Amino acid sequence: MPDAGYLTIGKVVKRLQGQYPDLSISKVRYLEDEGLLNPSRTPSGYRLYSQKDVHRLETILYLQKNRFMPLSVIKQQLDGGEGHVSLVQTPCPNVGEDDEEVLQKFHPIDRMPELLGVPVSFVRQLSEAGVIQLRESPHGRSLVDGKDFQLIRTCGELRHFGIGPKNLRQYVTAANRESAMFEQALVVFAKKGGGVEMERTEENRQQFGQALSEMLALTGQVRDTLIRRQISKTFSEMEE
DNA sequence: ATTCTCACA
DNA sequence: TGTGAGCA
Repeated sequence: MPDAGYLTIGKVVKRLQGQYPDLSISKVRYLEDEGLLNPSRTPSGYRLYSQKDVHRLETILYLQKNRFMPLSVIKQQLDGGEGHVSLVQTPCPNVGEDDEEVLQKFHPIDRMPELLGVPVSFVRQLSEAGVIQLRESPHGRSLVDGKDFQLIRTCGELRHFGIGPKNLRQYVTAANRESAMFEQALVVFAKKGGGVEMERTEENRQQFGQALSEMLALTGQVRDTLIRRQISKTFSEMEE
């Protein structure tokens, strides 16, 4: 019997067959032959998969299924940047079609695996990182806001690239700083448009929304450019 | 009961 | 990739 934290190949397959129905034991072994996986072994030769191994396998399956990546490419990406497999520019396939019903309600955290395809522990970590806020039910159960579903799914995608809740924390603090900046900018914007007093008309509201959208797009471009510049610099340094 | 390797389609 | 034989 394997030690705590390690799973045999059968357990691993059963655990992941929820998300990847066509996963088989032979396929997992095949992936190992191709050099994408290297679990430890018991003295008798049985494969033992650590949490890391399982997560790596999840990433491979995700890349293959949702991203249609050939195994050869996945291998290169995974080996190249131990941890961050970024530099993939395909946008997320929108797996998120929640109806109003789901969106307006709060849902028990235990149902996140079936609802969003992410582990409960992951949702808790997002909460600890400040990305989302959990609510307590009268019975002491943790509830998740339906409005956060899309955000959680997005964070779940990021997880496959080695970007987890810890890394996301910086986006929370960044969002706080930036929202303060935008609010200030909107005040200035309001004074320029409608005199000292700002009326809360519907028209005003739309202008605010539009101004905010523009600011988000523009600052986003700045951010994109700066990041790409830094990355290309890093890469050119590597080739020397 | 399960997994292992290896040969093979 | 997947299957089946024969083992441990």
